[in-house]
Amino acid sequence: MTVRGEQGPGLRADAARNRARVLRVARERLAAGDDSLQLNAVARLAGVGVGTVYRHFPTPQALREALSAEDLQGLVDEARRAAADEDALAGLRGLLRFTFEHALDDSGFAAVLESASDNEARTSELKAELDRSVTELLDRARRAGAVRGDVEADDVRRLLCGTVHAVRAGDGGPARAEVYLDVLLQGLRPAR
Amino acid sequence: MTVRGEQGPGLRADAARNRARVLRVARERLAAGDDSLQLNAVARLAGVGVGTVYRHFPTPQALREALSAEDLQGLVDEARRAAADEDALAGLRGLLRFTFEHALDDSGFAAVLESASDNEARTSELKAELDRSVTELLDRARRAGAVRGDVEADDVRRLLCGTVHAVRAGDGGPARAEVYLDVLLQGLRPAR
Amino acid sequence: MTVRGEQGPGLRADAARNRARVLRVARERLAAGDDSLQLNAVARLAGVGVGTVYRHFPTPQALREALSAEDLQGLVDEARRAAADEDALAGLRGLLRFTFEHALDDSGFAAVLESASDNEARTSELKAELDRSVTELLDRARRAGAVRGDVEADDVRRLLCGTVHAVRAGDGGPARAEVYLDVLLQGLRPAR
Amino acid sequence: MTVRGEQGPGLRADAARNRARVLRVARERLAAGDDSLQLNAVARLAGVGVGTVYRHFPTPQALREALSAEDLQGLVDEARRAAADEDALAGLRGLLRFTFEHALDDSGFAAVLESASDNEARTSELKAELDRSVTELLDRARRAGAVRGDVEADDVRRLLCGTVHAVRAGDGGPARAEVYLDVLLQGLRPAR
DNA sequence: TATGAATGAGGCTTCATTCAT
DNA sequence: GATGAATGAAGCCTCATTCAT
Repeated sequence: MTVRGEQGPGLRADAARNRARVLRVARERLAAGDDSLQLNAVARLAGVGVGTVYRHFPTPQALREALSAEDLQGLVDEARRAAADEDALAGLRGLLRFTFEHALDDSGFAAVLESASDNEARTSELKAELDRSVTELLDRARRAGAVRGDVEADDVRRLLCGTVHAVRAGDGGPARAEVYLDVLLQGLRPAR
Repeated sequence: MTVRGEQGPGLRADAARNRARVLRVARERLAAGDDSLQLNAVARLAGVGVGTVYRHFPTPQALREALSAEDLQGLVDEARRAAADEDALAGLRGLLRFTFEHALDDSGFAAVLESASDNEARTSELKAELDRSVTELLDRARRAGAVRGDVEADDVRRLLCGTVHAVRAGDGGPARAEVYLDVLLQGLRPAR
Repeated sequence: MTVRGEQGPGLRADAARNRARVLRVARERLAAGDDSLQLNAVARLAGVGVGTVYRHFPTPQALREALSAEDLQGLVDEARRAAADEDALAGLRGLLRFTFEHALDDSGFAAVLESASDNEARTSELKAELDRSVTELLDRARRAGAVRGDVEADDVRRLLCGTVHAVRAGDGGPARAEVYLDVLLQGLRPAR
Repeated sequence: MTVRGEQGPGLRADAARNRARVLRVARERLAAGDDSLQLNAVARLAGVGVGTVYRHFPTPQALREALSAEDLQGLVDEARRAAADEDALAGLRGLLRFTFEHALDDSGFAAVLESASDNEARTSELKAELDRSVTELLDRARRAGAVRGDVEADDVRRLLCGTVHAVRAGDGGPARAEVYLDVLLQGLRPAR
């Protein structure tokens, strides 16, 4: 007997429950600032056996990516909405702000977003999907003279993560976030 | 018998030699892409005992900072020269490019540069010294309307490291470095 | 619905098929040099659930013995034929060669053959049956002065397995097999 | 400060003591019938840290071989004495008996003796040395017509270990040892 | 000061076995 | 009967740090 969830293909009910528990605990660990995602620790906190975690996620990275796949899906949806905006520049800026805030909030998400090499095919698919929407926005904004000609969707993804990195490096929490994001947005405009 | 080096107080000749060896090996490790700086490994490669490394550098972080203190000193010198430039904007840009290239080349250097909390007092002093020169350049460039009003020297330091981070995230080596740096420089101009 | 096989009592058709699959895969594993017979691995390769393997064979040893029971049955048949040989010495030698070659080929078989403690009653029965034929051959050959007086059937079984062991210890495959077997056969003759 | 023992090159006094402790415990384990030589267990029993055991013996096999190197040395000495015997056949038989008893007593020793691939160079050297003495005895005995022409020193080594194996397979302890050894000795005589 | 052997906590991973479905 | 997800004990090994020499 199987259930169909958004997590993926058919899983036995108990397996799905365990998988969800593990994901939840992993998210908590990251939120608590522990980036190591030690599978043993996650298993203990999730109240499942180590083997169970290993079955679902052979490596911390796999777990990280599963987590991000969830976030990435939300981002892809948002990107589609943004791409439908009549005002391409407004759409782009809104999307960047949305992404920025998420990445600032969740360092694991940022890590996956900026990485050039994914372990899970699903991650790459989602990023490609995301990049398609961003490319469309960029092209339209570019035609309107609002964005420089030499940056592509993946550049924007990386520059945004770099900006998140810059905010994090500061000790005062996200106090400078607004300014740094604005520096990026200005930087994306055509050179004068 | 003691020698006087720029590293600090008088050291016995053999101690100074050991210290230098350790620093050299550590630099090689980092250049080789091994960021872990395991003190045991460094000791072995340097041909000294572990204890000796621990005496000089109680933690990997201390070693990292000692390394960066050397680089930082060079950067401080460059910053002083830049601050003497009549054209503040040109001086600033030159300095940023210089820093950018170093940080891109040496991830340990970038890490120290962006960190908000130093372990060694010397590091903090050097950063303060650096920031003074940058502040001066920023102020002059700002008066000329060439730089936005809401960024300070440490913002610039962090944004630069964020940009380095963005370049690193790409797989194609530093291919996009020029573009990303230009995005930052444009972003630092006053908002339109 | 049940079938009657030589394996034992009536089994449902699907159960019998699964049992046979498991045995076949186990044989392949051993032939491939993997002596561990991990029941999980066997189950996967056989395309059945772990539980199924466990139902049929509670331990790897049980599986091993089931495998050997099949071989042992063939050996018992051969021994009966040999015991019918008019020339007892010729019969004995032929049987030893036959056994030697099988054991050399299949280390699991050798292990069961030499063991003094069987887990399955069936194994002990077959060995006793085998030893009866060998004892008969030995006695007849002994009367003809062709075999030393102080070795019994189980000694011969063990010495043969020891010889197999000696061949295996060499790195050059079974190159020395003939010589080693001949050393054993000579050694079984009466002392001069 | 170092000491010179037969174990090898200079070792610090404490290191030598630990090494000896580990070897002693390992020997006890093997004598107790535990062939696994788990390094963690050995460390615990020896009252030293795991790391210490790993430093001296990176693998169970290395430990096994170190143990056997000691025994092997004794065997090499005995072989030299035997090779000096005027009666080559008597010397050979005495040496085989000596070896047989040791190997029967210590399964680790037998395992190293029969193996065709050593991990430690020292082991191979000792075996080569041993084989030289045996070869000499064999050649002399052969010239006197007392040994078959087609067996070399390493064949004898392996056949002897095979015989040990045969004795071990029996449940009644070494009751049949004498007979089995005699079968081997008879088997080594020229074929009639 | 320098050495490097020793330490052992800490993390990782497998796999034999059980049991809910 | 069959399935295979779950379990977690048990083994493995590394490496940061200490301290006797």
